[in-house]
Amino acid sequence: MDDIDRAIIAELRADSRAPYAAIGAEVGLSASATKRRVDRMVADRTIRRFTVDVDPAAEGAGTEAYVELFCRGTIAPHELRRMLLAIPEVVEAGTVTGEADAVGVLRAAGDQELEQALEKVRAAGSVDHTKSSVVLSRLITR
Amino acid sequence: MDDIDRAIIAELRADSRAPYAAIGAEVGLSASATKRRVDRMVADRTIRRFTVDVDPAAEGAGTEAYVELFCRGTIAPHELRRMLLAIPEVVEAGTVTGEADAVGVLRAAGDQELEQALEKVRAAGSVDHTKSSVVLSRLITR
DNA sequence: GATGAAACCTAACCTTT
DNA sequence: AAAGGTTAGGTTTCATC
Repeated sequence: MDDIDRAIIAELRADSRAPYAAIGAEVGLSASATKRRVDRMVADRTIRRFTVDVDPAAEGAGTEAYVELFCRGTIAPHELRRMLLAIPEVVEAGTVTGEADAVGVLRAAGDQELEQALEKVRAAGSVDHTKSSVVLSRLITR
Repeated sequence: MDDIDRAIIAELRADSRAPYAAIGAEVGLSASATKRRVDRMVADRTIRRFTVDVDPAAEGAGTEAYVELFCRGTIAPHELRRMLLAIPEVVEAGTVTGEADAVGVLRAAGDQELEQALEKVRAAGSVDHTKSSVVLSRLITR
């Protein structure tokens, strides 16, 4: 992973369908040399996948919340993972330091749908209580 | 935005470089009909961009934290935005309901770099104090 | 949904360090 | 060897019908 790799990733992040020749021109390589580096990074799993950034509002996920989870007793991370995976509105989650046991990001169509998703989280065994921060206005998305 | 659009988006999310013919085969459309729909969604800004999902650890952003921001007095959202935008480690942020004024997601190479980024957040005028939850293990990424 | 020209991808081969 | 350049042929895109 050198500076050229990083430059290629920056280009791909902005437009992952740009021709290799165009990316190569930006980073100072030929099209095939660029492709070879991209192929290597895909094989490496440095690049996990080629994807799209979709407007959340356009597909019914306009309401978002950061949720702290407090569990009863001790819970195995993989248990927690299994349980959160069953709730599609949970788009991100991790165990954390601090008071809470875990933090999750929930996305739903609206307030009601978000509330229902939160109920599903709380209904799950071993979750004692939650503390939510509903996003009012998005300031940064990078 | 109908079910076919949603199906196309699901395909693009998994592999945004798949040929239109392949996506069309999955959703029951010809290559050109598929392309027309994708072009419309790009024009719509339903699809914001074609991008890549990169392993954070591979490019020096392996340490992550959810940070609650508590401000002094009242602060205009756009002020907060301007200030957080200046800190590249802040990858996400929004004003929220609840005790905190805002929540942000920070990503840095390691603990030290995260701490430095946090200091930058706290040093910014009008930020009274912060409350961080450092991610120990990532459970879900969707 | 189909067609054809232009652009692009891809893999093999060659050159350089 | 390892990394980049070049070329040729097959595939994909894209505008038009």
